[in-house]
Amino acid sequence: MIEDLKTFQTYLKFFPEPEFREELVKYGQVNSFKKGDIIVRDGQYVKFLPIVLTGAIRVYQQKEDREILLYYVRAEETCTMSLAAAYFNNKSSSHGVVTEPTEVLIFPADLIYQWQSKYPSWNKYVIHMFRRRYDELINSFEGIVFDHIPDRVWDYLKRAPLNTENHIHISHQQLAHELGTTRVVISRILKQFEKEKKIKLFRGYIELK
Amino acid sequence: MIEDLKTFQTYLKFFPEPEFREELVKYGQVNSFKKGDIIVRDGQYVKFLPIVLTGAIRVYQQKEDREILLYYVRAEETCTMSLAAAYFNNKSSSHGVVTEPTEVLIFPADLIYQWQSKYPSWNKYVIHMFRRRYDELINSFEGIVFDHIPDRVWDYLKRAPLNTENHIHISHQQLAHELGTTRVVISRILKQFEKEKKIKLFRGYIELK
DNA sequence: TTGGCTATGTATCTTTTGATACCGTCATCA
DNA sequence: TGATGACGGTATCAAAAGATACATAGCCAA
Repeated sequence: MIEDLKTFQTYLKFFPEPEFREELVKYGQVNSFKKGDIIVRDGQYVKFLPIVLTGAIRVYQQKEDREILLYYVRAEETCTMSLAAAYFNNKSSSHGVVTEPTEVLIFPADLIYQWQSKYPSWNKYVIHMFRRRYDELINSFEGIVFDHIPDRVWDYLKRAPLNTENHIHISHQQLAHELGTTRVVISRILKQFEKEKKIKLFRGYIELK
Repeated sequence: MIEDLKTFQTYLKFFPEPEFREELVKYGQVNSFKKGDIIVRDGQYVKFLPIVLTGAIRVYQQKEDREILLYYVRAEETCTMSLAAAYFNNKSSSHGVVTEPTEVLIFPADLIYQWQSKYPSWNKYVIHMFRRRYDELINSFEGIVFDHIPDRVWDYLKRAPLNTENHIHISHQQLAHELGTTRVVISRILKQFEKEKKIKLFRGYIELK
């Protein structure tokens, strides 16, 4: 839990202007969320913007029964979809759900209009975030177009957060979901990896070797 | 050919500030390009930014022999990849090639730092462009994940610019390229559409019914 | 301990797409 | 006019992925 101002400010090292930091402290508020909490809903107007301090928010779009993972908002990042929606006073077209215990700095979206003309670091931050999200999407895009699913699964496993025992806690179903395919396909591929001694399968988690 | 200032300014209606328009005229320059001209190259630093007045620039990334189409920069739009690259003084990671006779307003990239604090409409424009590009990419993404190629071809045909005779001037090879597949697949699908009386095939163009 | 739910294993079949090869047609230009 | 190259049609084969069905195993609560 982030209590004191000093700790909090270390998370905002990319905003060097002292007055800006003061504003963030003055108008911002640190909220804690637990896994499963919903931060943004499709169809809602966005009045507050988040900067994640610790943890992660999963942002995705939903159409009929299909889901598209856009990105995870992680420490020091903001949600570009929320930003754009708030900026133009549009409803959100995405969902944002907390996937692990998460602390978020929340501030009123209206402030960004002033910040744009006052704080260059804010503009830099925004463009950097947009660029990063775009690159992430290009990467997924590339994966889907050019790589076979086994490669994408392997890639996912390599990037996934490990615990101390080299365990990735995820079910086949969830993994299928993340990669936009079906459980059977994932199970088949993982079994193959196990045969090749790359991983070891357990109920509820995967051990990487 | 855009000659007079008045005509030129009608293209910039989303920049209402008179001083901003003056700056654009003062520091900007209208250049004409023909099909095939290269505007940006992968690996080059970006010193000037474009706003397209008429025509289109195809922006794509190239990795080994594979190509990813990012977007077309059309009238009133700018190239977000160039913008981000220029902003952070990075080399471009994309190519930009003119696909039809095109007129572009070019201005020195350094100006954008000042514009951010001086002209709200500029910031609005930038965020709008980033958002649009992102949405476009999500759309392609969706298509690739969820739709079969015939659907994507049909979608492409419906959106494609028609001439007065309902003709789309594109070869099967080009179409395959746009959709990230091969010529044979496209020919096969188009032939099927023709059987279903949806289109009529000719050498070099397709008639929509 | 038993029933029920979730997670996983696996076989079978089908569809979609890609790869390759070969042929004919059309336009252009030397 | 004849060579050349882009364009398009089609057949055949193979690979990748999805759909479906069913079996088994672990987990947990009544």
